[in-house]
Amino acid sequence: MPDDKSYTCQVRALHEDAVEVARSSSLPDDEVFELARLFKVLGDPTRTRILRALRSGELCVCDVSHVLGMSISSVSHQLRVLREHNLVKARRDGKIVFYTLADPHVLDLHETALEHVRE
Amino acid sequence: MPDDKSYTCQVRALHEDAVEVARSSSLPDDEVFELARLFKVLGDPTRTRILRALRSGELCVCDVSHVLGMSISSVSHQLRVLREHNLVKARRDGKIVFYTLADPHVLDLHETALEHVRE
DNA sequence: TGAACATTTGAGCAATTGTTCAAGTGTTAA
DNA sequence: TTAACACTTGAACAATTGCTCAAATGTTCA
Repeated sequence: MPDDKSYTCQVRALHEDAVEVARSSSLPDDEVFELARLFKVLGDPTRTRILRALRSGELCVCDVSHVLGMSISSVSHQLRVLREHNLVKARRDGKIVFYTLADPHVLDLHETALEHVRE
Repeated sequence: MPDDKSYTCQVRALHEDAVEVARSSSLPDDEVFELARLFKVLGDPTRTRILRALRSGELCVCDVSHVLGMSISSVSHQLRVLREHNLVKARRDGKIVFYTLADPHVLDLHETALEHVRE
């Protein structure tokens, strides 16, 4: 971020008190990143559909693949992303790996977001 | 999606009834996309910080730039994304453009997500 | 053991993203 | 009209993403 005229406006801050209020009420950096990180994981249609599918109970990878109509491989890749962000849990039973929602509470975000999306 | 062995598991569906339940309770495609689209917009730290900053009231682009410590240009680019997704509104007053939250209700998503992030 | 099968993984690729830089708008006031 | 300034925009770029394909794991059972 260059420190010249192109970077900021000429005044120190156009509305200094508003800036100060905004700055002082801002979230800590790590919380901002965690927040954005969570939303980013939720922000993909395939992962959204996987989470919706798991709402009704545990499914194996093959099941999820059938529900979504997508390849096993891509489903497995996305399940990994969801697992790494602690949104789903895996449990192996023989050859089969079952996935469940790690915390169904996360779907509250879907409900709230759906209200917004539906106007 | 190739229709051979590599694509699906051998059985028609590993757990047919579970698959059927999941499939029948799934969201319409357009809602899935809208949902993911909203989360995607929320899923960037810069945009998260902009929305947080606007919580305390309207700010001009220069103000936001000061609060975030980022260039006017990148802030303007991100404000455009937020505007295009109806998360913020712009109002011009002379040379200055003021931004506000289009619907503060969206920040409910931040609250719920923060609860999850904070364990 | 070895074959079968559910799943994972890694490389490769096109598409998308967020930033910077430079040039362009739109508005005010001299 | 012109200069100054707040902001927007477009091109360029590296970085990230989500998919496919092929190969590798891990598990069961003959």
